[in-house]
Amino acid sequence: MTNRKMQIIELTLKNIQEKGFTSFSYEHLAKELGVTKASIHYHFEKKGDLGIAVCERIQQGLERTFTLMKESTLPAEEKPFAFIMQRIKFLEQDGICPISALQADYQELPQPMQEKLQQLSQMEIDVFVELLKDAKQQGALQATNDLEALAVLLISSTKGALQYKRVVGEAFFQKMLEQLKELLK
Amino acid sequence: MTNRKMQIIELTLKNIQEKGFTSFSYEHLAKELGVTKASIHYHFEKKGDLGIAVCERIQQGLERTFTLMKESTLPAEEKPFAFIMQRIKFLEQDGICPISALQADYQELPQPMQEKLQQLSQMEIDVFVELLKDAKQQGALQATNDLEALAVLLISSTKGALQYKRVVGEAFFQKMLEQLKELLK
DNA sequence: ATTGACACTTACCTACTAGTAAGTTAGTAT
DNA sequence: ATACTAACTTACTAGTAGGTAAGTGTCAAT
Repeated sequence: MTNRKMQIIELTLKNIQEKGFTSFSYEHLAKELGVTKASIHYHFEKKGDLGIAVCERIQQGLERTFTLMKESTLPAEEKPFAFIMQRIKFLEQDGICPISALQADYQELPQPMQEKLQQLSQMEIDVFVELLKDAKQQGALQATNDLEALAVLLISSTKGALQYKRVVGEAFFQKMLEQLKELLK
Repeated sequence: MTNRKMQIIELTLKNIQEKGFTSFSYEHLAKELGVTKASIHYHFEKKGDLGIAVCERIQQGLERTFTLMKESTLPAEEKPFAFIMQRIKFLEQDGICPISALQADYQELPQPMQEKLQQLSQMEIDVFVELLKDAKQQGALQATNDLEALAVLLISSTKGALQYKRVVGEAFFQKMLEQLKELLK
């Protein structure tokens, strides 16, 4: 079964959202899967290898959601927020964005993971810029707007709000979203 | 020396910004201070006790900066952003906000720390609301604005941007700030 | 001079971490 | 039947984690 490899990646993704990269262990994963630690080392020799695989998994998710939005029949102006809502659907209950979780652990990551995470973070920005471009062409945004700056704000506030939400409750995230929409009108 | 106690708290605060709560160790702190692990356990028996002390230290910092802003001669409309800039001054190079760092580790924290962090997070919101109230009274903001929602957006975007900044570079944070100011005009 | 508190150190324990080496089992190809 | 491979397990290592018990040195008050 190469399903096992996917299973490990999915479980790790879940664990990263809940605990972060440094705080989950091979032992933990192994117990949840009903196998031994060594079996996970067979599939991913080093923890960093597993980390890279998870980064690639996240990247695919970003790409898939991007394509979904591109092909969606929604008005282009709604797509950036639809993108956010779609991404949030895949988060664990009380999980934060896995990219944020990895960023928080950044200094502890093996170097190849740091580089991969840089790439991944930049890609997320690019995806938003692309969606905002469409919205602008549709005339939905003020022409004055620097799209990259807008993307950066959308991303920052979403990621920040997900972390507060976990601690102070669901309402925080909703408030942030409404305020953001209000300001963009 | 009760300086030692403060020294430990300050060093821990630095370590939390850089690595998070779960990823720093008593051994680490001890080496940096040139004492033994047991000496730190003498001042803070459990790691959770040290964590609580650091939360209180952060809380004091918030209060001091709040008072500083309240007493400042700046126009009230500039105070919320001045508050942010003042807080950022105290961050380590490539450190994230310690509150964000603790939020990222939330599920791994001992329960008393979770409660303290809830308090701390809420207090940060309240501080912003208070500063925004002044700005509004000065007529600086649109009267339509829900101040708590605005506070929530300011906080989210600042915290999120600090985490991206560490990975993709300083410019990210600046872009976010400019865009935020632009939208608030 | 003695007591007692403070701020430690030495020496230890248990639990857990990532990682490895060698052996096992089941299925496939020849 | 044999050989080979994939996917494991058992058993281990070395290092680190948080935490503790018992002892040491210094100083101030009595």
